Amino acid sequence: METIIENQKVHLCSSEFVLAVREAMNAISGKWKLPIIGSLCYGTKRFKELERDIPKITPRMLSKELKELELNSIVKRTVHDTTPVTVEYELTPSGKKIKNVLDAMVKWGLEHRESVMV
Amino acid sequence: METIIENQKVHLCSSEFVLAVREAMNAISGKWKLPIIGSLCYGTKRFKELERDIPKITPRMLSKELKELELNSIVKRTVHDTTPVTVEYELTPSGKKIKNVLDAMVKWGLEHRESVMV
DNA sequence: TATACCGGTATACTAAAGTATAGTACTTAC
DNA sequence: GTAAGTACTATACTTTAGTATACCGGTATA
Repeated sequence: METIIENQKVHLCSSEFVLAVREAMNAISGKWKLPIIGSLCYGTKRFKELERDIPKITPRMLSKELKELELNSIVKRTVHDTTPVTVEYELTPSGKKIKNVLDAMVKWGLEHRESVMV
Repeated sequence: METIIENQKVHLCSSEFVLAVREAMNAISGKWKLPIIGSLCYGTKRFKELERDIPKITPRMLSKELKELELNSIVKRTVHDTTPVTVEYELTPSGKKIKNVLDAMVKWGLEHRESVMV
């Protein structure tokens, strides 16, 4: 993505491009989103299940992060009208596809660590 | 990556896996690393060139982020013994490969935005 | 001589992210 | 009736990220 303006190389990081990357960044940024997504990768989970799954997370952070993920359409929250109510969290289709991004990150991360070791 | 322990599905997000993702996250986290990497994608740049390239960045942040990127082996800093000294920054091979990760993020980001629009 | 460029650093601040600890309103099991 | 589980929220705090502004020693140009 580059062009020549008055003999100068200028790369037009189109805002589309940057916004898309930022979107992906937002989806997984912070200390807890990755563990949450990881935990939901293998099926729906309830609040307490997630809390138990993810060491050291506080209910405050779990609640906050789940809300953000829901707002971002990464996670779907379903309230079941049982007594007592049960609440289930699961990845949306879009949330599941983020695994491709994580795979790319793992691949790079491993290669990078190897290249640094040498 | 999962296994069965006493009838319970447990996903062993191996620390290798998590560390690799974190490594990639670190490389591009924060407000300025992405613009810096983007600017260096098309060749070596000097400090002031980067400063001009990246709107609103302060020299303090540029200096700090470049140091982090260098420590992380994403960016290589070369001091040329000229008068006055010139300092050049460029992506390492590993730094260049991070484009694959960004591509995956762009792809997901665009798909995600589309799926949310609908 | 003064003005500006180069590659930064110093100091002081604000804002955002995360933690610690406690508590709420409800339900079920003993 | 009391203890424990569910799905959270409230308050107050610390830590980290980022900003604003000024400055440094050196060099080059007018």
